[in-house]
Amino acid sequence: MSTAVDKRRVILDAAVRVFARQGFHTCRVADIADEAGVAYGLVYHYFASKEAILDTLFLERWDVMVAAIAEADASSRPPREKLHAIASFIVDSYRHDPDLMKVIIVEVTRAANTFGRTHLDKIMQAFDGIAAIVEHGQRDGIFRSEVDARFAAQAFYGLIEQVLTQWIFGNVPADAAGFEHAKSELVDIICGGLDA
Amino acid sequence: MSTAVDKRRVILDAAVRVFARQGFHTCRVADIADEAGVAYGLVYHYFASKEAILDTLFLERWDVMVAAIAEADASSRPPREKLHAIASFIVDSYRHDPDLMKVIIVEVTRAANTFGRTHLDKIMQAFDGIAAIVEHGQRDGIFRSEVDARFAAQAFYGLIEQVLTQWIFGNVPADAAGFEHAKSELVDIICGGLDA
Amino acid sequence: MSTAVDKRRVILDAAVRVFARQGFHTCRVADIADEAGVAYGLVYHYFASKEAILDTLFLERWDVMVAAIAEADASSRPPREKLHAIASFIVDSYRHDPDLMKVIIVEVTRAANTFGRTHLDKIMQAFDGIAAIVEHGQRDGIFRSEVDARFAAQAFYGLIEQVLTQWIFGNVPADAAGFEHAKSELVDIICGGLDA
Amino acid sequence: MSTAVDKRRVILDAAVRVFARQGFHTCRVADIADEAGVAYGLVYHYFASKEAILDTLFLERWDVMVAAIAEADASSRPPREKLHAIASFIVDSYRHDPDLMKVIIVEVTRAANTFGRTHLDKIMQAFDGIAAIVEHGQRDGIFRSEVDARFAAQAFYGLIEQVLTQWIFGNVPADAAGFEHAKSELVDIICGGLDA
DNA sequence: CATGAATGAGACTTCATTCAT
DNA sequence: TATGAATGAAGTCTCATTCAT
Repeated sequence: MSTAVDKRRVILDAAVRVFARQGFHTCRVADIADEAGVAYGLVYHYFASKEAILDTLFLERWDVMVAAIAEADASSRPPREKLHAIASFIVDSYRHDPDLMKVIIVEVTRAANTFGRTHLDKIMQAFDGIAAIVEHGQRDGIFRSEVDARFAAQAFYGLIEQVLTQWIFGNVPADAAGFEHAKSELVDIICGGLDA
Repeated sequence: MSTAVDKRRVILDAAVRVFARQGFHTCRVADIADEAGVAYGLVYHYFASKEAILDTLFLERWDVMVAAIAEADASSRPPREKLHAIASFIVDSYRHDPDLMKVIIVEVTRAANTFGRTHLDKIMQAFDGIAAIVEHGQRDGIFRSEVDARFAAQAFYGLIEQVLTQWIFGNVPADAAGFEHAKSELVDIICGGLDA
Repeated sequence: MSTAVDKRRVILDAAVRVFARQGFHTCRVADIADEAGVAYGLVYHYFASKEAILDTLFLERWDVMVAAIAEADASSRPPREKLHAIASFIVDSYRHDPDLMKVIIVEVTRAANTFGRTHLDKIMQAFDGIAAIVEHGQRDGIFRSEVDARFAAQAFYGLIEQVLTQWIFGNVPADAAGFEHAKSELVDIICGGLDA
Repeated sequence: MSTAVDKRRVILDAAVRVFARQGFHTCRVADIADEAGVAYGLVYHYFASKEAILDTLFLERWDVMVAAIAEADASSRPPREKLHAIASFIVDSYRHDPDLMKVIIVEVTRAANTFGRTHLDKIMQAFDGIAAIVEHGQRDGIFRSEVDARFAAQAFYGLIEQVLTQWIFGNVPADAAGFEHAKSELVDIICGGLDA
């Protein structure tokens, strides 16, 4: 029936909120079940473990992002606009669902000892996509050739992640103006540099 | 006696290795005691808790870094060289004791849900110091004024952290040449940008 | 319809295989449903509980055995042949359906803490039947009177069970020759003793 | 200090009582801790798992029994007396500590799906020892040569185990007279057979 | 200072059973 | 009959911390 609730989805969404609020290591599976309003055991009916929930959450979203990066590169726009498209995608992802992005960044992408290592290949796919954009920009003479493309990709991604981290930490107001400002500033710095 | 071993130090050093290898959440206090070659209870004689060990490790090192940033800014060198000095300090810190830097970054700086939040003020001190350098560069007309100094500081730090993360993940060879190359590349990108 | 499958029977047969393979305590009801190729819930449509399945399996077979023992005693054959008939029946039961016999012996007959205690009366019926044969043999002067009939019955049954246990454990090859040999050897030892 | 209680021993002894009373699968580790009067965690300080406790209990006792069998065979007594010595050892073991013997037989020796399989080699050592006695008796012309020695060993052991099982089940009074009677009867049947 | 036994709360996971469809 | 989602109690094992010596 179309009105039937997809309990699996309910659990996933609840997990996002709980992971974001308490952190993966600190929360209990019971918290997720409570937040979702389902019985404890149902969580294990749909997921093999607490980790599997986080994995699912990460993969669902990350694949979309990798696709967005590839799509940006596929267009015929200038490389600066491609990077802007990526920055926009990520910032808008945060704007749309800050909890989910928080979880992905804090618990997976930046967790080098646990999930980050597990999903290293996936994470690298994003870097590869960005590096490709840089390379194409260099090939077309828009970007300087002296810079190592992969290095630049790391720089760009690290920069974005740091900006999101400030929002996550609450150090910087995460409002509409801030979001739009960040998109431009991000690209302006990586492309234009600090030098006058 | 000068030859007496400082057990507190021994425990701290062992903790670095254990945290780096297994991660803070995954390791047990017993692992630290074993690695240090001391009795279980002695860890609690010197430290109030497992967390206190990580706190100590972080603060010991972070204070030195904040001082190094301040020192860099205090010199009369051009801002680009100041940033290079900071990049050098951090990269050399990693070169000298990769385990310690790994622990600080992975378990504290990037752990927005746990220690990162606890030590937010300390972490911000580093950002403030870098922002000051950018501001001074802008004041002197060396850096562009359109860029937000704090934003630029985040960018620079995020960039460095991402580079270190690659070494930590083992994605990029962490050898002498790589270290020196990174220092220059880092500063080149943040100052010169990607644009041709 | 005669071609309709009796799902209850399918479940029972599947349970035999699962219990034999994994053991009653180690297997899950889901394993039985999977093995039977039926829906989870159907198991509970036909049986009140996991235990009820084992009970059913045991009683179905044990009653047949008790009847076989009574029948053996009812004949006018010499007691040694009666015992041989019993040994034959049990050994052939194993030959015909080793999984079922394994389950009955391992999970019921030898499980003094759980099902063995539950079905004690049934189990005793078999002993009583064997004891009756011994008593009749003694009454007819074929068997020595000094021996306690019930004690002898235990001995005979324990002996058979031990032989089956060896096959179950896989210590001894369970082939046609072994089966026939066991039948004779069993009776030879209990009747003839070891003495030269 | 000699008056210090060996908590490990206390736990082991408590486990015997709990396993005997409730059965291995049915009891909880908490029950053992309670029975021992120690904290829950201490059980895991001394033993890796609930299974490890049972393993320890079994091995401690079984090794003594295997040694007793070997010792019996080493003497120059007639084989019938050797078997009597073994029967006496086992029966006296039960008389001395019925709970321990119950646990060993019910939870290990007769548990073909779980611990019995794990300790198969150990269990076989006992059979081997008994088989050796039978062989020596045959070599000396005291026992009939037609009988397979290993088969006879199984028979003898199965017989003893069945007698103990009756005591465990409570079907037969386990008193001093019963113990002594059983020792003789056991040997009388296996050696003399039922035939008049 | 040093040791390591002792404590016990806590969390994950399992799975028999129920129930709505 | 048949399905499989939903429930929740129960139990094992972990491990930070305390404490007696």
